[in-house]
Formats: sequence, C-alpha cells, structure tokens
Amino acid sequence: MTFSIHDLARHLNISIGTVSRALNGRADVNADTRQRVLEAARALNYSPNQSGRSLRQGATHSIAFMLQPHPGDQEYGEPFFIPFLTGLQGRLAESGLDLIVVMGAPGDYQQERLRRVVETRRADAVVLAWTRREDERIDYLTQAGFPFATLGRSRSGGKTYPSLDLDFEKAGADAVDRLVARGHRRIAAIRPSLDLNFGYLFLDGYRKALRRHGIAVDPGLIAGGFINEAGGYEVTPQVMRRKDPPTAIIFNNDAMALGGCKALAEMGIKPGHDMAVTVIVDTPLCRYFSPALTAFRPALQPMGRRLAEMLLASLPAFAGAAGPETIREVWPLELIARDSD
Amino acid sequence: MTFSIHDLARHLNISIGTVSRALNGRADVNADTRQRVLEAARALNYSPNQSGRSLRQGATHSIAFMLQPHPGDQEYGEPFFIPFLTGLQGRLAESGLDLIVVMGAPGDYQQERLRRVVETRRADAVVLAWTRREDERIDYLTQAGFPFATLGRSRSGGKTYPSLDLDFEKAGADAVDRLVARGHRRIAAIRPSLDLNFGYLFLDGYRKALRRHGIAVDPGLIAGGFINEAGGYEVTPQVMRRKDPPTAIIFNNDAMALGGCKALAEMGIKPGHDMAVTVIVDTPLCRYFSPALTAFRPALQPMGRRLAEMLLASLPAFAGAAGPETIREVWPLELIARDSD
DNA sequence: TGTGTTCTCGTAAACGTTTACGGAAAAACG
DNA sequence: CGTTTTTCCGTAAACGTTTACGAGAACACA
Repeated sequence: MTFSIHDLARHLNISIGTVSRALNGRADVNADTRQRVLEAARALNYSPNQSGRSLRQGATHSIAFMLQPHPGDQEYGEPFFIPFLTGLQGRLAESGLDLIVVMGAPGDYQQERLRRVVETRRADAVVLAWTRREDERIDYLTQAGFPFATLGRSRSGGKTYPSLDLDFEKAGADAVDRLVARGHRRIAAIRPSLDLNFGYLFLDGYRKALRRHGIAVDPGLIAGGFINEAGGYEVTPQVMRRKDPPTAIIFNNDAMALGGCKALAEMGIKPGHDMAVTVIVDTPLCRYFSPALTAFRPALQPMGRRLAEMLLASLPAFAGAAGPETIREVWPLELIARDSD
Repeated sequence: MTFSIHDLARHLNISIGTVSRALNGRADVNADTRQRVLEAARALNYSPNQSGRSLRQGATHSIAFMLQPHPGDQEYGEPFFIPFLTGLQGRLAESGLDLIVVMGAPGDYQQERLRRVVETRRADAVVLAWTRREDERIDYLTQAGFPFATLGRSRSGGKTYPSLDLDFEKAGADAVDRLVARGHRRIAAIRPSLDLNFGYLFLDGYRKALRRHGIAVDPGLIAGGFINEAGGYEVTPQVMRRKDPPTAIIFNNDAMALGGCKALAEMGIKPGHDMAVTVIVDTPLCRYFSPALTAFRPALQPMGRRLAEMLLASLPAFAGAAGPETIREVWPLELIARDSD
C-alpha cells in the first residue's frame, strides 16, 4: 500500500542498500547516484517508514513530554505549558526530533503511562514536569537507565540528569522582602502540597526571608491545599480566621490565588486595597484579573529551548564536543508589579 | 539491551509464536500455557516493542492531534484545548490508543508537519483543529486516504470524515437576539480571519439575526484582525471611530475580546457600563476579567470524548456493528451571562 | 483399527529499514 | 605492468513483532 525503499530502489535500478546510504548521507556513495536518489525520493514523495527505522536503529527520534492535567480542573487548563512546549519543540525540531506530548487522565499517577512509554520504546527520552520532592518517576527512570530531563528539581535520582528549574526560594524571599518594605509584618503563604517541589522551595524562601527580617514564622499563617482554584478558595479562610489576620498573602500559584481572591471577596476584602496579594508564578490570568495581580514571571519559551538543549547534550547520539557539565540550572523569576499589593 | 519476546520464549521453553499468540489473546493456545505466559510476562515485566508491532501490523496504535500555537502569542497559550484533549485522550485510552500531540512551531503552516506524520506513519489517524473554510490539510488527508477527524467544519473534503463543531451561527445569532432584546441596535462584530471557519460561521449568524430584526448590516461595524490580543486591540478602534459608534460589541474570541477591552479602556469606555460586550467562546479568562465577560461556553471535555468516538467508529479496525452514519455533529454553545452586557 | 476432527504448537516468512561485510572496478603507485 | 589503495555498490543479516501454514497429538466416531 505504501511506498517503500524497495520501490524506490527498483525504480532507480539500484540496490536498496545504496538508496538507504544515499538518503542517510553516508560517505560511501557516488555523488551522482546520491543526486539521483535524492531527486527520485523527492519526486516520488518517498519518506521512510518510521517504525522500520526505529526498529532497526533502536531509536524513535522523538521525545515524550508527560502532560498531566490537574485533578478536578475541568475547565482551567494549563496555559503555563504551551509557551514552554513551543520552545521545547522548536529546539528539538532543529535536531530532527519530534516532540510528542503524552496525555494522562487527570488525577491518575503518571507512573503507569511513563512505564508504557519507556517499555514500549515509544520515545528516546522523556521530559518530566511538576517534579515532586521525592519523585518516583525519577527513581524509575534512573533505575531503568532511560534518558530524561526535568522541569523542576527533585531530591530523587542524584544529580545524574539535566534539570531546569525556577528560583522559587528567591521569588518567595523577594515577595516577602517587598511586602516587608511596604510595611507588612503579618504575611501569609498559601501553597500546594509540599510534595510538589516548587511548593516546598517557595515556602523555604518565604520562611528564611521572614527570619532575616526578624519576623517570627507563624504556622497559622501558612496553609496548603489542592493546587487549583477550589484549593485556594477552601484554604484561604483558614489564615483569615486567625485572631491576628494577615495583611498580605503570597500565593504560590495563579489558580490558587484566584480561588483565594474569591474567598476574600466573599469576606468583603479587596486585594490591593485591604489586602496585599502576590502570586509566585504569573500567567495571563494574573494580568487580566481585577485587580491585576502582582506576580513573578518565568521566561517559559526560552526555558523550553534551554531544557531541550540540556537534554540533547546528555544524549550520546547528540552530544557535541562539550561534556554535560552544565546539567542543572535554576532560572530567575521576574517580578511584575501590578495592582494587587 | 532490552527484553524481547525471544527472551520470554526461551525462559518459558516455548516458541515465540506461541508466546505472541498467548499474549494477544488468540484462541489457538492452551489455557495452561496462556496462563504461564501471562504470568511470566508480568513477572519479568515484559512489554512488546512498539516499533516491532507497528512494523509488522502496519498500525501504530496512536492518534495524532495537531496542535499549533497561534502566531505572536508568546504568552497566551491555548487553555481551550486542554479539557478537550483530556476528553479525547480518555476515550482513546479506553480503546488502547495513545494520544500524541504533535506540536508545530507557532505561525508555520501545519501542512509540513502533517505530511511527516502521515508519510512516516507515526500515527494511525489524526485529529485536526482550527479548521479553515477551505482547508488544504483536509484536502491532503482525503487525497492521501489517511483517516482523520476534525474539530470544526470545513467546506473541504466532502462529507467523508467525522467532524464535531460548535454552533457558531446560533451563538452569533443568540448574541444578537440578546443584545437587541436589551435595546441595542448598533451592534459591532469583531472576528478573526474569515479563513477560520468558525469566524465565518459566527459572522453569518450575526448577519442573519440582524436582518431578522430588521436591522441593516453595517459593514463599518464589522472588523477582522489577528486572532489574538493584539488583533483585538488593533481592530476595535476601527468600529469605534465611526460617526455612529456601536453600543455593543460581540467578540468571536476571548483573546480578541481582551485586546478590545484594553482599547476600549484607553478610550474611557467601560464594558458593561458604556458598552455591552459579548464573547462567543468562553475561557477562564472571560470569567476572571473585570467586568466578567458574558460568553458562550462549549462543553470541551465531552466534545473530546465524542470526537474520539466518532473517529473510532470511522476506523475499520474499531468499527463496531453500527456504520458511520452519525459522522457530523454540531454542538450548542451555552450562554453564561455575566457582567459585561 | 482406520479415518476425520479438533487442539495446540513450532517454523518461517514478512513488515521496512540500516549497516557490516565483501567484492568488483577504478584509481594510484611503484 | 603488478600491486595496493580507494571508491562504490550489492548482498544479506538484523531489529522485534505477528501470523499463515502445516504438523503432531489427542480425541471422536464408525
């Protein structure tokens, strides 16, 4: 049914070995014949069967990104990832690699999907996001000897894999510094599960900055919930019900911030007026919310490109002259001051 | 390096043929041996090499979704698609199919990526979105005899493929009806390129509804631009600069609406106060914008499921008893009244 | 016991590539 | 001209599966 290298070879009256070599740019083929082969391939619209190549070469020429929607978010989506993926795919394409995004059902653990990708050799490497503090996926991949890179740090797996992360500690600290400079002393922090490594890092920076300013860390001003709007909505009242409520809240996440602001609104509290609100990871929603939320913005597209580069550098088939020394990077988050604080 | 069916067979002292048959649930294998094979496969953690299967069977067991970010949107992302993809992937997974999302660089035409997917047999079928009125991708796929389904209608390719669309005509008309009922007579429409079929359909519904109400369609109240925030920002002043400016604007798209509202704000015009604003396709941004934008909401996740089902029904390997009669569907958009009109 | 049927399984070919190997022809070299 | 090297290409094996085919064993039936 489909057009194979045999057909092409027969058409050219040449052996399939030569055709393959010509197509793959090997040296031991005459310039003329190469020319003929390439022209014929173009004219007859031949392109090699991917399964055949993969089988023979043991490589799929594609990288898998594991995308998993958050549980309970029917509506929200993950606008965060699209620019990142754009950068990632752009860089991979330059090296002839396809990016395939493997979707998992929302809520189920990725472990099973990951195993499938790895064991069936669907991709040559995977990219993980939402790294956890102890991440079984990382353990699995290192133990299986499967190449991967992560968006986010983790304590799992040693320092053997490329990772790119954002400086959540610093953002947490910067947020505190800024609020303290503006006269706030009672600053709350709303975080997702501490499993999620960025939640942990953020809280760490928050705590250290408070201490640096000589402000005691009040556990009652720290609350954690599901990393979605419902989580923020549910958890924010906890810190507000204190006898000595905060005058500022730092949300680790845009969705939680929106839920939190909804809760605040129901208490008659207006962000930017009665309450300073800062968000760590900016998304378009922060910009369009009213009041526009002060937030820390990541450079998502460059991050995607960079992580692709780091991953490529770690793959034997692509490693250039340089060894994989710059394997772990932490990028800054840029403060975008808006109206909510 | 990896564990193949040969190893499994050797370990069991059985031929690979029998192992394969046992694994694939064929009838001509003894119940005992099947049991043994399955247990060993499980214990030794065997899973078949995907390239091998694909090569032999001529099927990849995966469906490709072509995702292409809009040009010029570094930041915005496509939250629209995530719930849709969740539904799509969920249904496909139930039939043992993987969903792979093929990313294209923003702005470049998908045609080249599509050819690659098709010619290299990376997927058994593809799902297209953002259908155009005349869509070369559809022409290509039908001509190539490659199975596909579309999110959105098109005039291309006849009625040979499953398609699921939203009723943009009706939404456009409903929006007009509602605004007329509220006393508006000068109603503007901001649309993306008419290439995009939903832009065309929307405008069609808008026009017909106006005529039905005996209101002449004023071309000066219709403007089209790029389907992003910049487009809305750039184009909205065009309708506002008329001597007889509109009292209501219908935006076909959330991003354009946000840009348009920005332009309005700069003119000192407040949506929901000095100007009624309606958006056709709702996203979280519409909800969180201030004022919250009245918009028509699609049932994205069920749509994803349904389109997967329709696609499956059109694939010979999956077609059940029923023929592919319900091949084209148009789903309603639900009005969510908020504060902007 | 002979014949036909049913179960079960092994053998081997095939899917479309890439690539190690070897050989023929051409070129280089003395 | 003989020898060595280089250039180029064909042959065939291999990647890991699935599956058509056939055959042996067991069973049923007469």
